[in-house]
Amino acid sequence: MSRSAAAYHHGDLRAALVDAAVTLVEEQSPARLSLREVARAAGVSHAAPYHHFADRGELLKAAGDRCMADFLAAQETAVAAHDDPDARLVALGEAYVGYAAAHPHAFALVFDPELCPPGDPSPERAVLIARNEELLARCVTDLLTARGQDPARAPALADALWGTVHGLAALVGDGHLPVGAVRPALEARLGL
Amino acid sequence: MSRSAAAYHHGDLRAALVDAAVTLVEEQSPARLSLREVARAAGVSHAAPYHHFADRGELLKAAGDRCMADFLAAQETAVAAHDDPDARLVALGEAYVGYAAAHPHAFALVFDPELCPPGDPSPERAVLIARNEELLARCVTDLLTARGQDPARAPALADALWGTVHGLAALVGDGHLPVGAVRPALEARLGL
DNA sequence: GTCCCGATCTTTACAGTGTCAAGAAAGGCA
DNA sequence: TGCCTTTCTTGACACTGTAAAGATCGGGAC
Repeated sequence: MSRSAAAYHHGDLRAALVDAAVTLVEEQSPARLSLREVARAAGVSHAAPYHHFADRGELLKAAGDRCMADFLAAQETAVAAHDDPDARLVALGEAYVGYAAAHPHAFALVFDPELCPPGDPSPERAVLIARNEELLARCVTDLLTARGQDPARAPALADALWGTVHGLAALVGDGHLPVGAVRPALEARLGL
Repeated sequence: MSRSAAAYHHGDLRAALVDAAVTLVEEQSPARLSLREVARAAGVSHAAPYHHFADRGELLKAAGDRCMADFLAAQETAVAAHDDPDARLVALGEAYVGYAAAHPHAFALVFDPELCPPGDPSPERAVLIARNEELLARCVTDLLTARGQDPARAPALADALWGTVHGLAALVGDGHLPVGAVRPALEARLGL
């Protein structure tokens, strides 16, 4: 093996399959996504994926990892663009909801409990989850200290904020709320 | 037809199929639920459901209607058990999250955007949705007037609260948050 | 009562899916 | 050159959703 363990006939089929899955998930619910369709999109036979993934679920997990990385990156860049603790938290929330609104199926894929059981996530996913939790915790703690409030409240407040933002994201992603309802709702809750 | 339009050979197969679907959804994700499995559970052939539902989706929709009715009933009885506006709102939130925690698959079924497109829900579903929105709006307005605040803020506040409660429900239902995190989060947000 | 009609259910069939086992092809190493 | 391992393809099986054709049964017409 010269460069990569997965660079033989096709080039890098594993990455190509994840690419195809992420692309297809852009227009289709993960539940409807078929392994054979992904294989067709990648230009290989319907059984080729089984040499890189144990089953359909493993392929979807890998696609979910990629989406989660994008999702986290969107939040991190949004937070990094501001200095004020209030503005950072709002930016985080808007990035969170913005991703769900722009990529509803990818958002659903990221949080699908059957693909990523919250008990034992894949190692790669666990790193992303930890980084996301740290990001939120840091923003909340910074806000509390900037306001001179007890930082011990941070965990409960972080859960509450996560709930609010996640709920708005899910409702907007599923079409139950229009995107325009997000900003007023966030402002009504964040006390700005 | 003597009594009901659907009381011929089997008794009332339509209702029996919905029953079976709701029962199966208690232990299985709606995505995994197969039409043939529901038919087997009801003791009929795999094609029998097609005389009562256009396709698998219509059966799941009917099951979702039933779950949504239960979900709404849980909220209504919780609210009716209290007089204080603050307590009523908290009770509503706890009933909302409680249903998701106790019946995560049914909760997912109720909010599945492919089964109930928020644009045009079924007539039966539309009634339930309207009742649920009215219930929340009434609770929020009552709270604002009891506190002497501007009732014009009600819509934005209702969306924000819906977001918080829905997000906590989704996170708990999917296992991303433990149930114990709900009460502190709700109290941290409702300002009690 | 008998006959027929229509609603209900079953049987059969087909395409599509996930998954596995066996065989072909192609790169790396002797 | 020739072999061996990895990669991919082909073929098969059980399962799914769905449609069409046939069987079965209740209720109204005579």
